Amino acid sequence: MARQGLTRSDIIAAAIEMIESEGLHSFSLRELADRLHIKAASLYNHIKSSDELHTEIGYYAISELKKAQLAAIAGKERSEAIEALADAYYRFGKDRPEIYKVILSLPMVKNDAIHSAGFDIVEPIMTAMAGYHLTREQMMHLQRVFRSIMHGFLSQEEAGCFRQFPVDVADSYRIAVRGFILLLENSEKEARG
Amino acid sequence: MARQGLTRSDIIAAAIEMIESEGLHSFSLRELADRLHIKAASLYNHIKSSDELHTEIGYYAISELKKAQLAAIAGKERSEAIEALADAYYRFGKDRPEIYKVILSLPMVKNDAIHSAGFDIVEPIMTAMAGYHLTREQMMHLQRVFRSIMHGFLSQEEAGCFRQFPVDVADSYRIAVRGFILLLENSEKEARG
DNA sequence: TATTGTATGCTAACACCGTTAGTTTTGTCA
DNA sequence: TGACAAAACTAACGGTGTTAGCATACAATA
Repeated sequence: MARQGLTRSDIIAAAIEMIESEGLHSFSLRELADRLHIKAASLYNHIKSSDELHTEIGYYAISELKKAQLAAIAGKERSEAIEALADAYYRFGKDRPEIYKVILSLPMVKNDAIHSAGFDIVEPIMTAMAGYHLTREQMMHLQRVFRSIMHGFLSQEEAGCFRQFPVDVADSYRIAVRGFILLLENSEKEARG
Repeated sequence: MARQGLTRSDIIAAAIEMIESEGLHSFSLRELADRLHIKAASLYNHIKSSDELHTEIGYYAISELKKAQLAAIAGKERSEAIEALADAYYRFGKDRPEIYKVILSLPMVKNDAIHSAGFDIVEPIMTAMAGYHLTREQMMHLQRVFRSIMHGFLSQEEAGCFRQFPVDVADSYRIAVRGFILLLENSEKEARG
Protein backbone atom coordinates (compact mmCIF):
# COMPACT_ATOMS: atom_id res chain seq x y z
CA MET A 1 0.00 0.00 0.00
CA ALA A 2 1.38 3.36 -1.02
CA ARG A 3 1.52 5.17 2.27
CA GLN A 4 -0.27 8.48 2.42
CA GLY A 5 1.23 9.89 5.60
CA LEU A 6 -1.95 10.42 7.56
CA THR A 7 -1.76 12.64 10.62
CA ARG A 8 -3.76 12.66 13.78
CA SER A 9 -5.56 15.80 12.59
CA ASP A 10 -6.58 14.13 9.33
CA ILE A 11 -8.16 11.32 11.28
CA ILE A 12 -10.03 13.61 13.64
CA ALA A 13 -11.26 15.73 10.74
CA ALA A 14 -12.48 12.67 8.86
CA ALA A 15 -14.24 11.38 11.97
CA ILE A 16 -16.04 14.70 12.44
CA GLU A 17 -17.18 14.67 8.83
CA MET A 18 -18.45 11.14 9.16
CA ILE A 19 -20.32 11.84 12.37
CA GLU A 20 -21.95 14.90 10.90
CA SER A 21 -23.08 13.13 7.76
CA GLU A 22 -23.79 9.59 8.94
CA GLY A 23 -24.68 10.17 12.57
CA LEU A 24 -22.88 9.56 15.83
CA HIS A 25 -24.85 6.40 16.44
CA SER A 26 -23.54 4.50 13.45
CA PHE A 27 -19.97 5.72 13.69
CA SER A 28 -17.31 3.05 13.99
CA LEU A 29 -13.55 2.86 13.75
CA ARG A 30 -13.75 0.35 10.93
CA GLU A 31 -15.87 2.62 8.78
CA LEU A 32 -13.57 5.49 9.57
CA ALA A 33 -10.61 3.36 8.49
CA ASP A 34 -12.41 2.39 5.28
CA ARG A 35 -13.01 6.02 4.44
CA LEU A 36 -9.31 6.74 4.90
CA HIS A 37 -8.34 3.64 2.86
CA ILE A 38 -6.66 2.14 5.85
CA LYS A 39 -7.17 -0.92 8.04
CA ALA A 40 -8.83 -0.31 11.41
CA ALA A 41 -5.79 -1.44 13.35
CA SER A 42 -3.68 1.22 11.66
CA LEU A 43 -5.73 3.92 13.35
CA TYR A 44 -3.99 2.98 16.57
CA ASN A 45 -0.77 4.48 15.27
CA HIS A 46 -2.44 7.87 15.68
CA ILE A 47 -4.97 7.49 18.48
CA LYS A 48 -4.86 5.62 21.77
CA SER A 49 -8.46 4.46 21.78
CA SER A 50 -11.94 5.12 20.55
CA ASP A 51 -12.62 7.06 23.75
CA GLU A 52 -9.69 9.36 23.16
CA LEU A 53 -10.87 10.14 19.64
CA HIS A 54 -14.31 10.79 21.00
CA THR A 55 -12.90 13.22 23.55
CA GLU A 56 -10.87 15.00 20.90
CA ILE A 57 -13.99 15.53 18.81
CA GLY A 58 -15.67 16.86 21.92
CA TYR A 59 -13.03 19.58 22.22
CA TYR A 60 -13.70 20.58 18.66
CA ALA A 61 -17.44 20.69 19.22
CA ILE A 62 -17.13 22.81 22.35
CA SER A 63 -14.84 25.29 20.66
CA GLU A 64 -17.24 25.56 17.74
CA LEU A 65 -20.15 26.20 20.06
CA LYS A 66 -18.19 28.79 22.00
CA LYS A 67 -17.21 30.55 18.78
CA ALA A 68 -20.82 30.74 17.61
CA GLN A 69 -21.99 32.04 20.96
CA LEU A 70 -19.34 34.72 21.32
CA ALA A 71 -20.08 35.94 17.80
CA ALA A 72 -23.79 36.05 18.57
CA ILE A 73 -23.55 38.18 21.72
CA ALA A 74 -20.91 40.61 20.45
CA GLY A 75 -22.05 44.18 21.03
CA LYS A 76 -25.26 43.16 22.79
CA GLU A 77 -26.33 43.68 26.39
CA ARG A 78 -28.75 42.33 28.95
CA SER A 79 -31.87 40.62 27.61
CA GLU A 80 -30.76 41.16 24.05
CA ALA A 81 -27.48 39.38 24.78
CA ILE A 82 -29.23 36.52 26.56
CA GLU A 83 -31.65 36.01 23.71
CA ALA A 84 -28.84 36.03 21.16
CA LEU A 85 -26.88 33.56 23.26
CA ALA A 86 -29.83 31.23 23.58
CA ASP A 87 -30.55 31.46 19.88
CA ALA A 88 -26.96 30.60 19.01
CA TYR A 89 -27.05 27.64 21.37
CA TYR A 90 -30.38 26.46 20.00
CA ARG A 91 -29.31 26.85 16.40
CA PHE A 92 -26.11 24.93 17.01
CA GLY A 93 -28.04 22.04 18.50
CA LYS A 94 -30.50 22.03 15.62
CA ASP A 95 -28.05 22.59 12.77
CA ARG A 96 -25.41 20.18 13.97
CA PRO A 97 -27.30 17.66 16.09
CA GLU A 98 -24.75 14.89 15.81
CA ILE A 99 -21.84 17.07 16.83
CA TYR A 100 -23.93 18.47 19.66
CA LYS A 101 -24.53 14.93 20.87
CA VAL A 102 -20.80 14.45 21.16
CA ILE A 103 -20.68 17.28 23.70
CA LEU A 104 -23.52 15.72 25.65
CA SER A 105 -21.84 12.35 25.84
CA LEU A 106 -18.54 13.78 27.05
CA PRO A 107 -17.68 12.46 30.47
CA MET A 108 -16.60 15.63 32.22
CA VAL A 109 -15.36 13.67 35.16
CA LYS A 110 -12.04 12.18 34.26
CA ASN A 111 -9.36 14.45 33.01
CA ASP A 112 -8.40 18.05 33.47
CA ALA A 113 -8.33 18.94 29.80
CA ILE A 114 -12.06 18.39 29.66
CA HIS A 115 -12.36 20.32 32.87
CA SER A 116 -10.84 23.33 31.17
CA ALA A 117 -13.07 22.75 28.14
CA GLY A 118 -15.88 23.17 30.63
CA PHE A 119 -14.75 26.73 31.16
CA ASP A 120 -14.99 27.29 27.42
CA ILE A 121 -18.63 26.37 27.64
CA VAL A 122 -19.22 28.72 30.55
CA GLU A 123 -17.43 31.79 29.26
CA PRO A 124 -20.01 33.08 26.76
CA ILE A 125 -22.78 32.79 29.33
CA MET A 126 -20.83 34.73 31.92
CA THR A 127 -20.10 37.39 29.33
CA ALA A 128 -23.73 37.66 28.28
CA MET A 129 -24.79 38.11 31.92
CA ALA A 130 -22.20 40.79 32.56
CA GLY A 131 -24.70 43.58 31.90
CA TYR A 132 -26.82 42.50 34.85
CA HIS A 133 -25.85 43.67 38.29
CA LEU A 134 -25.24 40.32 39.90
CA THR A 135 -22.81 38.99 42.44
CA ARG A 136 -20.19 36.55 41.25
CA GLU A 137 -21.91 33.80 43.20
CA GLN A 138 -25.27 34.51 41.62
CA MET A 139 -23.70 34.28 38.20
CA MET A 140 -22.22 30.88 38.97
CA HIS A 141 -25.63 29.57 39.92
CA LEU A 142 -27.50 31.24 37.08
CA GLN A 143 -25.02 29.96 34.55
CA ARG A 144 -25.98 26.45 35.62
CA VAL A 145 -29.66 27.25 35.31
CA PHE A 146 -29.20 28.61 31.81
CA ARG A 147 -27.33 25.55 30.66
CA SER A 148 -29.94 23.29 32.23
CA ILE A 149 -32.76 24.99 30.39
CA MET A 150 -31.00 24.98 27.03
CA HIS A 151 -29.64 21.48 27.24
CA GLY A 152 -32.85 20.07 28.65
CA PHE A 153 -34.92 21.67 25.95
CA LEU A 154 -32.71 20.55 23.10
CA SER A 155 -32.34 16.98 24.22
CA GLN A 156 -36.02 16.50 24.94
CA GLU A 157 -36.97 17.94 21.58
CA GLU A 158 -34.36 15.77 19.90
CA ALA A 159 -35.71 12.69 21.69
CA GLY A 160 -39.19 13.46 20.44
CA CYS A 161 -40.60 14.20 23.90
CA PHE A 162 -42.37 17.33 22.72
CA ARG A 163 -44.80 15.72 20.32
CA GLN A 164 -47.55 15.06 22.82
CA PHE A 165 -49.23 18.41 22.40
CA PRO A 166 -50.17 20.35 19.31
CA VAL A 167 -48.55 23.60 20.43
CA ASP A 168 -45.58 25.08 18.62
CA VAL A 169 -42.20 24.07 19.99
CA ALA A 170 -40.72 27.43 19.00
CA ASP A 171 -43.24 29.15 21.26
CA SER A 172 -42.28 26.89 24.15
CA TYR A 173 -38.67 27.80 23.53
CA ARG A 174 -39.39 31.54 23.67
CA ILE A 175 -41.25 31.08 26.94
CA ALA A 176 -38.33 29.17 28.39
CA VAL A 177 -35.87 31.92 27.49
CA ARG A 178 -38.23 34.56 28.81
CA GLY A 179 -38.39 32.60 32.06
CA PHE A 180 -34.64 32.77 32.40
CA ILE A 181 -34.61 36.50 31.76
CA LEU A 182 -37.29 36.93 34.42
CA LEU A 183 -35.08 35.06 36.82
CA LEU A 184 -32.12 37.27 35.95
CA GLU A 185 -34.12 40.42 36.62
CA ASN A 186 -35.45 39.01 39.84
CA SER A 187 -31.97 38.06 41.00
CA GLU A 188 -30.78 41.55 40.17
CA LYS A 189 -33.38 43.05 42.50
CA GLU A 190 -32.25 40.72 45.26
CA ALA A 191 -28.64 41.71 44.77
CA ARG A 192 -29.49 45.42 44.87
CA GLY A 193 -31.88 45.36 47.84
CA MET B 1 -30.33 -28.17 31.77
CA ALA B 2 -33.14 -28.44 34.27
CA ARG B 3 -35.61 -25.96 32.90
CA GLN B 4 -36.75 -23.29 35.30
CA GLY B 5 -39.74 -21.92 33.43
CA LEU B 6 -38.62 -18.33 33.15
CA THR B 7 -41.23 -15.79 32.17
CA ARG B 8 -40.93 -12.49 30.36
CA SER B 9 -41.50 -10.68 33.65
CA ASP B 10 -38.66 -12.56 35.33
CA ILE B 11 -36.32 -11.44 32.59
CA ILE B 12 -37.39 -7.82 32.73
CA ALA B 13 -37.08 -7.81 36.50
CA ALA B 14 -33.59 -9.29 36.37
CA ALA B 15 -32.56 -6.76 33.73
CA ILE B 16 -33.78 -3.89 35.89
CA GLU B 17 -31.85 -5.22 38.87
CA MET B 18 -28.70 -5.57 36.80
CA ILE B 19 -28.98 -2.09 35.34
CA GLU B 20 -29.52 -0.57 38.77
CA SER B 21 -26.55 -2.35 40.31
CA GLU B 22 -24.05 -2.60 37.45
CA GLY B 23 -25.03 0.40 35.36
CA LEU B 24 -26.84 0.81 32.06
CA HIS B 25 -23.57 1.25 30.21
CA SER B 26 -22.21 -2.20 30.92
CA PHE B 27 -25.49 -4.04 30.52
CA SER B 28 -25.54 -6.82 27.93
CA LEU B 29 -27.83 -9.67 26.99
CA ARG B 30 -25.07 -12.18 27.56
CA GLU B 31 -24.53 -11.07 31.14
CA LEU B 32 -28.25 -11.04 31.72
CA ALA B 33 -28.42 -14.61 30.41
CA ASP B 34 -25.54 -15.63 32.68
CA ARG B 35 -27.31 -14.23 35.68
CA LEU B 36 -30.40 -16.25 34.81
CA HIS B 37 -28.29 -19.39 34.15
CA ILE B 38 -29.34 -19.44 30.54
CA LYS B 39 -27.67 -19.03 27.17
CA ALA B 40 -28.05 -15.65 25.51
CA ALA B 41 -29.93 -17.09 22.57
CA SER B 42 -32.59 -18.47 24.91
CA LEU B 43 -33.62 -14.96 25.86
CA TYR B 44 -35.16 -14.67 22.42
CA ASN B 45 -37.89 -17.08 23.44
CA HIS B 46 -39.19 -14.29 25.65
CA ILE B 47 -38.17 -11.03 24.03
CA LYS B 48 -38.01 -9.93 20.41
CA SER B 49 -34.85 -7.86 20.67
CA SER B 50 -32.58 -5.88 22.92
CA ASP B 51 -34.47 -2.75 21.91
CA GLU B 52 -37.78 -4.21 22.95
CA LEU B 53 -36.41 -5.13 26.37
CA HIS B 54 -35.00 -1.65 26.67
CA THR B 55 -38.39 -0.15 25.88
CA GLU B 56 -40.11 -2.39 28.39
CA ILE B 57 -37.75 -1.23 31.11
CA GLY B 58 -38.51 2.31 30.04
CA TYR B 59 -42.20 1.77 30.75
CA TYR B 60 -41.33 0.53 34.18
CA ALA B 61 -39.11 3.52 34.86
CA ILE B 62 -41.73 6.02 33.72
CA SER B 63 -44.42 4.44 35.85
CA GLU B 64 -42.13 4.51 38.87
CA LEU B 65 -41.35 8.16 38.31
CA LYS B 66 -45.01 9.01 37.86
CA LYS B 67 -45.90 7.17 41.05
CA ALA B 68 -43.30 9.06 43.04
CA GLN B 69 -44.40 12.40 41.64
CA LEU B 70 -48.11 11.88 42.24
CA ALA B 71 -47.43 10.81 45.79
CA ALA B 72 -45.28 13.88 46.35
CA ILE B 73 -47.84 16.45 45.17
CA ALA B 74 -50.89 14.87 46.81
CA GLY B 75 -52.78 17.49 48.83
CA LYS B 76 -50.47 20.32 47.79
CA GLU B 77 -51.17 23.41 45.71
CA ARG B 78 -49.39 26.04 43.68
CA SER B 79 -45.75 26.69 44.56
CA GLU B 80 -45.80 24.04 47.24
CA ALA B 81 -46.97 21.47 44.70
CA ILE B 82 -44.35 22.56 42.16
CA GLU B 83 -41.57 22.32 44.69
CA ALA B 84 -42.71 18.89 45.80
CA LEU B 85 -42.91 17.76 42.19
CA ALA B 86 -39.45 19.03 41.42
CA ASP B 87 -38.04 17.42 44.52
CA ALA B 88 -39.56 14.07 43.63
CA TYR B 89 -38.15 14.30 40.12
CA TYR B 90 -34.74 15.32 41.40
CA ARG B 91 -34.63 12.60 44.02
CA PHE B 92 -35.60 9.97 41.46
CA GLY B 93 -32.79 11.01 39.18
CA LYS B 94 -30.28 11.00 42.01
CA ASP B 95 -31.42 7.84 43.76
CA ARG B 96 -31.85 5.75 40.64
CA PRO B 97 -29.56 7.31 38.07
CA GLU B 98 -29.24 4.25 35.87
CA ILE B 99 -32.98 3.71 35.64
CA TYR B 100 -33.43 7.40 34.96
CA LYS B 101 -31.01 7.10 32.06
CA VAL B 102 -33.23 4.44 30.55
CA ILE B 103 -36.04 7.00 30.34
CA LEU B 104 -33.73 9.48 28.67
CA SER B 105 -32.57 7.04 26.07
CA LEU B 106 -36.10 6.02 25.11
CA PRO B 107 -36.77 6.88 21.50
CA MET B 108 -40.16 8.54 21.83
CA VAL B 109 -40.58 8.59 18.11
CA LYS B 110 -41.53 5.13 16.99
CA ASN B 111 -44.48 3.48 18.54
CA ASP B 112 -47.72 4.54 20.13
CA ALA B 113 -47.22 2.71 23.38
CA ILE B 114 -44.31 5.00 24.14
CA HIS B 115 -46.39 7.90 23.01
CA SER B 116 -48.92 7.08 25.68
CA ALA B 117 -46.12 6.61 28.20
CA GLY B 118 -45.26 10.20 27.33
CA PHE B 119 -48.59 11.22 28.76
CA ASP B 120 -47.71 9.41 31.97
CA ILE B 121 -44.72 11.67 32.27
CA VAL B 122 -46.78 14.79 31.67
CA GLU B 123 -49.72 14.06 33.94
CA PRO B 124 -48.14 14.88 37.32
CA ILE B 125 -46.86 18.21 36.02
CA MET B 126 -50.23 19.20 34.67
CA THR B 127 -51.82 18.26 37.99
CA ALA B 128 -49.29 20.26 39.97
CA MET B 129 -49.94 23.32 37.81
CA ALA B 130 -53.71 23.02 38.16
CA GLY B 131 -53.78 25.51 41.04
CA TYR B 132 -52.50 28.26 38.78
CA HIS B 133 -54.95 30.11 36.59
CA LEU B 134 -53.50 29.26 33.23
CA THR B 135 -54.92 28.53 29.82
CA ARG B 136 -54.63 25.01 28.51
CA GLU B 137 -52.16 26.21 25.91
CA GLN B 138 -49.97 27.90 28.50
CA MET B 139 -49.86 24.69 30.47
CA MET B 140 -48.69 22.73 27.46
CA HIS B 141 -45.81 25.10 26.95
CA LEU B 142 -44.90 25.40 30.62
CA GLN B 143 -44.92 21.66 31.04
CA ARG B 144 -42.18 21.52 28.43
CA VAL B 145 -40.21 24.21 30.20
CA PHE B 146 -40.43 22.37 33.50
CA ARG B 147 -39.20 19.14 32.01
CA SER B 148 -36.39 20.96 30.24
CA ILE B 149 -35.16 22.53 33.46
CA MET B 150 -35.33 19.33 35.46
CA HIS B 151 -33.86 17.06 32.85
CA GLY B 152 -31.19 19.54 31.89
CA PHE B 153 -30.14 20.03 35.46
CA LEU B 154 -30.02 16.34 36.28
CA SER B 155 -28.09 15.28 33.24
CA GLN B 156 -25.54 18.06 33.49
CA GLU B 157 -24.96 17.31 37.14
CA GLU B 158 -24.68 13.61 36.35
CA ALA B 159 -22.18 14.34 33.58
CA GLY B 160 -20.06 16.33 36.01
CA CYS B 161 -20.62 19.66 34.25
CA PHE B 162 -21.31 21.46 37.52
CA ARG B 163 -17.88 21.06 39.06
CA GLN B 164 -16.35 24.17 37.58
CA PHE B 165 -17.41 26.46 40.36
CA PRO B 166 -17.24 26.09 44.12
CA VAL B 167 -20.88 26.97 44.72
CA ASP B 168 -23.35 24.46 46.11
CA VAL B 169 -25.27 22.51 43.49
CA ALA B 170 -28.29 22.28 45.79
CA ASP B 171 -28.47 26.08 45.84
CA SER B 172 -28.38 26.21 42.06
CA TYR B 173 -31.20 23.71 42.02
CA ARG B 174 -33.37 25.83 44.32
CA ILE B 175 -32.77 28.86 42.14
CA ALA B 176 -33.80 26.90 39.05
CA VAL B 177 -37.06 25.80 40.65
CA ARG B 178 -37.73 29.30 41.89
CA GLY B 179 -37.20 30.54 38.35
CA PHE B 180 -39.89 28.20 37.11
CA ILE B 181 -42.32 29.35 39.80
CA LEU B 182 -41.62 32.94 38.83
CA LEU B 183 -42.46 32.08 35.26
CA LEU B 184 -45.71 30.44 36.38
CA GLU B 185 -46.76 33.51 38.33
CA ASN B 186 -45.85 35.77 35.44
CA SER B 187 -47.82 33.63 33.00
CA GLU B 188 -50.77 33.75 35.34
CA LYS B 189 -50.78 37.54 35.24
CA GLU B 190 -50.71 37.43 31.46
CA ALA B 191 -53.64 35.05 31.37
CA ARG B 192 -55.68 37.23 33.72
CA GLY B 193 -54.91 40.58 32.14
C1' DT C 1 25.58 7.60 -1.13
C1' DA C 2 24.59 3.97 2.12
C1' DT C 3 22.55 2.92 6.56
C1' DT C 4 19.80 3.16 10.16
C1' DG C 5 15.70 4.31 12.73
C1' DT C 6 11.05 5.66 13.15
C1' DA C 7 6.61 6.37 11.63
C1' DT C 8 3.07 4.26 8.96
C1' DG C 9 0.97 0.71 7.34
C1' DC C 10 -0.27 -4.44 7.27
C1' DT C 11 -2.17 -9.31 8.80
C1' DA C 12 -3.96 -12.21 12.16
C1' DA C 13 -6.16 -12.86 16.09
C1' DC C 14 -8.94 -12.15 20.58
C1' DA C 15 -12.97 -11.17 23.19
C1' DC C 16 -17.01 -9.13 23.22
C1' DC C 17 -21.66 -7.81 21.24
C1' DG C 18 -26.72 -8.77 19.24
C1' DT C 19 -29.03 -12.05 16.52
C1' DT C 20 -30.73 -16.20 13.69
C1' DA C 21 -31.54 -21.07 12.43
C1' DG C 22 -32.18 -25.43 13.59
C1' DT C 23 -32.42 -28.94 17.25
C1' DT C 24 -33.31 -31.06 21.63
C1' DT C 25 -35.56 -31.38 25.84
C1' DT C 26 -39.26 -30.81 29.11
C1' DG C 27 -43.73 -30.28 30.91
C1' DT C 28 -48.70 -30.31 30.21
C1' DC C 29 -52.98 -31.57 28.48
C1' DA C 30 -55.97 -34.48 25.81
C1' DT D 1 -49.70 -42.76 26.35
C1' DG D 2 -49.10 -39.60 22.67
C1' DA D 3 -48.98 -35.02 20.85
C1' DC D 4 -47.87 -30.37 21.10
C1' DA D 5 -46.01 -26.09 22.67
C1' DA D 6 -42.76 -23.76 25.44
C1' DA D 7 -38.16 -23.43 26.95
C1' DA D 8 -33.92 -24.50 26.60
C1' DC D 9 -29.76 -25.76 23.71
C1' DT D 10 -25.63 -25.55 20.03
C1' DA D 11 -23.50 -23.42 16.29
C1' DA D 12 -22.83 -19.85 13.59
C1' DC D 13 -22.78 -14.94 11.30
C1' DG D 14 -21.44 -10.31 11.04
C1' DG D 15 -20.42 -6.55 13.76
C1' DT D 16 -17.55 -4.00 17.38
C1' DG D 17 -12.90 -2.25 19.75
C1' DT D 18 -8.29 -3.72 20.54
C1' DT D 19 -3.53 -5.97 20.71
C1' DA D 20 0.77 -8.17 19.02
C1' DG D 21 3.98 -8.76 15.75
C1' DC D 22 5.73 -7.97 11.18
C1' DA D 23 6.71 -5.29 6.76
C1' DT D 24 7.72 -1.16 4.37
C1' DA D 25 8.56 3.48 3.10
C1' DC D 26 10.66 7.83 4.25
C1' DA D 27 14.04 10.99 6.45
C1' DA D 28 18.01 11.99 8.71
C1' DT D 29 22.58 10.86 9.70
C1' DA D 30 27.22 8.74 8.97
